[in-house]
Amino acid sequence: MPRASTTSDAFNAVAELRRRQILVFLADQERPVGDIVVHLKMRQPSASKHLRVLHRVGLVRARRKGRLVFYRTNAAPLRHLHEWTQYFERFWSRQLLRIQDRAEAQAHPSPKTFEQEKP
Amino acid sequence: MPRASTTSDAFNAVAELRRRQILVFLADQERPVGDIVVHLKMRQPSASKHLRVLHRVGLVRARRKGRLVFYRTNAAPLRHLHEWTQYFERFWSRQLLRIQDRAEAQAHPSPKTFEQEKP
DNA sequence: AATATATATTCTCATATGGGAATATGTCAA
DNA sequence: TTGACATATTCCCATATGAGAATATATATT
Repeated sequence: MPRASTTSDAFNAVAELRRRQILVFLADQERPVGDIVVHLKMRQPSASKHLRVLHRVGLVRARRKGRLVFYRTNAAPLRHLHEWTQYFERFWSRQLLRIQDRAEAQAHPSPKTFEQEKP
Repeated sequence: MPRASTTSDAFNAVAELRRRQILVFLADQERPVGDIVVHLKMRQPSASKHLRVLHRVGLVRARRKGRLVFYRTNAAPLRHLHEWTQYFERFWSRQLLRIQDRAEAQAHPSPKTFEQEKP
């Protein structure tokens, strides 16, 4: 079995750097494909293909206006991704604490845990 | 050019459902490969392969204890993913607000704008 | 209609899977 | 050493890219 399709879900769609860049670029306001091509320096067919993938997963909306097709990011599907990673937050927080503690301990080989000024 | 390697970064590694399940399973405590195989009902070689991918990206740590190899999740790399999606939070929040507003408006039709019921 | 501009699609190709089966490697126990 | 158990690796294969080039489609303008 090959890898899951990029259009199977947001996780797969977002695995590609180019698509992540596009989503950021289209987050604030809708833009025609040409703007993406110029701003992200990619070939036009490449942009269209990535947009199609994003569109299939519902990560972008399209609106035709004359010759131009304006795309805009639809962040909703990213919520699942955010919530999934959110679950692990406490773990990396713990790790940060451990690192902090170690730094503290090294800074002041504390007897009781006296606070000392930060450099 | 083919798709980026699954070991190129956390985004790609996490695109696979199986690997996400493994990360969740190994989040709280380290477990030997056998446990993963039983709990997630996957073949042993498959588990080992996924673990290798996760290991290369730094999403899991391994510790050999006799015949067993205990793996545990290292959430740190997921932080980037979390922060990236975090950026879009305000957008889906807005959308939620819009949806809320619409529900509100429908619940108590505003005096100013004459809402008409939907068929 | 003819032309120009903006996008989308198609084709080819090198590459990376992920699963299944078989096999190799590592380690403990007798 | 031999045998058993736990993991890792290798081979084979069907499938899905993503980039580049060429081409098709859509729409506005003249």
